[in-house]
Amino acid sequence: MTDDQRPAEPILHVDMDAFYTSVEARDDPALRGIPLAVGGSGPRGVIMSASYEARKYGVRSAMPSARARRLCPDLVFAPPNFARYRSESEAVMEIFFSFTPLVEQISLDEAFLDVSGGSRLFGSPVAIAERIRDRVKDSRKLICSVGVAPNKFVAKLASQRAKPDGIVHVEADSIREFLDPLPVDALWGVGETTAAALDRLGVRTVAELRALPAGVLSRALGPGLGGHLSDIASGVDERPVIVHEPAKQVSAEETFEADLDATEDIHRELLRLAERVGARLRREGIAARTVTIKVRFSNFNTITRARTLAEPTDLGARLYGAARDLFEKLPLDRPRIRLLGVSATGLTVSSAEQLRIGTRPDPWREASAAMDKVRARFGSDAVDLAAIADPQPKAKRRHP
DNA sequence: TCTGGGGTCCTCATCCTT
DNA sequence: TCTGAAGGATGAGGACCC
Repeated sequence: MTDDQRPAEPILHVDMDAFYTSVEARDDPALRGIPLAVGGSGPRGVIMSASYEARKYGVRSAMPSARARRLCPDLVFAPPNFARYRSESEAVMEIFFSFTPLVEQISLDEAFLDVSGGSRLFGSPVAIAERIRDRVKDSRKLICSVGVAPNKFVAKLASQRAKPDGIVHVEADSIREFLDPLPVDALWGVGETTAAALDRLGVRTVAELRALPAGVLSRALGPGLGGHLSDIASGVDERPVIVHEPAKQVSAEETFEADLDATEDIHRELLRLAERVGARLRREGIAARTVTIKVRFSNFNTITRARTLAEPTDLGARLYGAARDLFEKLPLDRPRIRLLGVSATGLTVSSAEQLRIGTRPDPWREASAAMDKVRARFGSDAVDLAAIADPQPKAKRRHP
């Protein structure tokens, strides 16, 4: 295809509407047409997804569940089922791939598509968007909204405008008209802190942001964010659709229903988290060089500590060893811990810890391989290290 | 209001090497 | 041999996203 045949607005952003709650409602008729939330219903739970019936009461994702319940006393909670959302997500992505090979998945429920090569086969980008929505509705019984635009950033904003159950097409010559009235916090990268900083400069809309001299913006927000906002306020976004980016971090964390204070409980949770991370590294065929622990105390203060290992590892036991060392070096006096996390970065293709010639087999590797086999056959809960088994739980965990 | 879990990216400080 | 500058690696923390 030559450049002049390339459509002016070839980028689609497809966003599933209320994805988690829609999957739950599709699979259980009793959950249809009611205020429904997916998330933790306990005292420390938050809403991950709210049905449109729940949103009428002001219930939003990321809202504490206790507050959601006050806003909507009839709110029904469904516990999250990520395995199901993942498999549903794979099925939806397969539909996207049937229209173009250029699909960049950015979360379970949304993706960018570059359909510049599909015009001859499937029609204009808007026609492709309509066909995708029909296919998702017919074959998955789910609703999605689509933004069609010249670039990713505008397509993303367009899909937000299209919700629920619609398409918004922003043509290349009407980008400014579309962007100018939007509040700055509608932009990707502008959260509460940045919006407050912009507000201090008297900037509340995208039009006002674009009118601000680039130097003022860079001084206020730093050259990175300042430059980024200058570009996108003018509708400029040169980022291509990238099909697959390898993961840069694998982590697991958990907020406890009751704070942890006993050392043996803390060690056991660190081991559990390290095993979860290790199992995922092995599944992906990668190993990590740096282990980071995250500790959130009862007052919500959060710290992280990291250590780089001599050799990359994908073994939970090795990750745990580093995590436990890092924890024990913290100057703590009877801490009360609300959350623990273990994360692995510095990821490489797993080969560094393969058996070296002349060395004896690593017993942890053999044990891990055996557990992986059992889990692959009987499910992720089928086997665990004895040290993780909790005979008399002192602090109840949020998720079974 | 009272804050989950899994991520990415950025900034700043410090240490080490060249 | 000593010193200072520059730059990379690492660590900590924060903002942001879904």
